[in-house]
Amino acid sequence: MVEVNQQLPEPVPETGLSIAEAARRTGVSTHTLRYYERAGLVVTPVDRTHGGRRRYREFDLEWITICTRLRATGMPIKGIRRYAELVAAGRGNEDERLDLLESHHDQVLAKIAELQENLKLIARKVDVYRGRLAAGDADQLWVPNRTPAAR
Amino acid sequence: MVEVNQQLPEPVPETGLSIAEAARRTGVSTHTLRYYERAGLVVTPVDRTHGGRRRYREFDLEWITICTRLRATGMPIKGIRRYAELVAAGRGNEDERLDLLESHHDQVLAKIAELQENLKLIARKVDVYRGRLAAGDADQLWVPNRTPAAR
DNA sequence: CTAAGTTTTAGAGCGTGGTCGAAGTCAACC
DNA sequence: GGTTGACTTCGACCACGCTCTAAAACTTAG
Repeated sequence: MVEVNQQLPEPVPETGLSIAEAARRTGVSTHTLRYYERAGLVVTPVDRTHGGRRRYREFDLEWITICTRLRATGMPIKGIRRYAELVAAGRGNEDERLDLLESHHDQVLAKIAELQENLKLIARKVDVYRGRLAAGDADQLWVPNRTPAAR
Repeated sequence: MVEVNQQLPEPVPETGLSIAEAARRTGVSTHTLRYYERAGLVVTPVDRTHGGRRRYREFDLEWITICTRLRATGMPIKGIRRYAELVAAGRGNEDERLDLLESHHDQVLAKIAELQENLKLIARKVDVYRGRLAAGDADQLWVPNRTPAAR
């Protein structure tokens, strides 16, 4: 469960943003921002000040946001790196990019379906407990003889 | 993504099942079955042969299945252990069990909602790629000037 | 100019959830 | 009784995705 930054975007100044500010806006820690860079998730190297400090542009924030959405839907770091590499490679691999995104999309749909399926059993058990507790019948729930529905 | 064992249940013989057979039926490796036991996920110790080997009953398989459903929906090992402890403690904590299950249930619903939300951006990008590829327009997708929608 | 606060790097460390290996025991069949 | 093969325990190991540390360099306010 992730804090999704849902406000109107504050404009990014010409000079770019410090890593701390970029972290605040994207909801990712500074540590993680640097880690993502090291891990090859970033398409274009982030600009630096003459002193070597990162300056994040609108552009970079948007890409990081894409990364966080892919992460939040369970794409592994490797998959995102692959996507970043394709984008970095430039024109000519758009079909591969589509494949990658489409297949991830389908996997997420499948994952959601699986969650919903498994949730059914849990919901059933919640109902059982709720029903019996309401009926003051709760001690029926733990039956030494192992009636499974109640466990 | 998990193989959900969706067949009619083969009956468990009086003598119980070997760990290998229990693994096959629950879709969990023997290593993991032992690990779950060590980790305190099992309410009642699994029966043993006189030689010390585990014999799994219907009962045990059902509990393991509950564990796998909880795992598949993202409940951490600690949470499942807590639930197992409550069940093992017997009568009198049914309200706590309900709390635990209910709160997990709600978390899963929230997780699904989050997945669906984040999936939207991915679906949009898939559509963009698909549209442009169909239009033979794909080289518009990587624009050096950084039009974000296309990346 | 100085002091305080940020950011830099490389690398180590951590939490989670298994997964595996070694050495020994048990069961089954010939 | 001997040989396979499955099973036992226990601790080590692994992949993943961060997360943190240390020491040095940069930036800014006063």
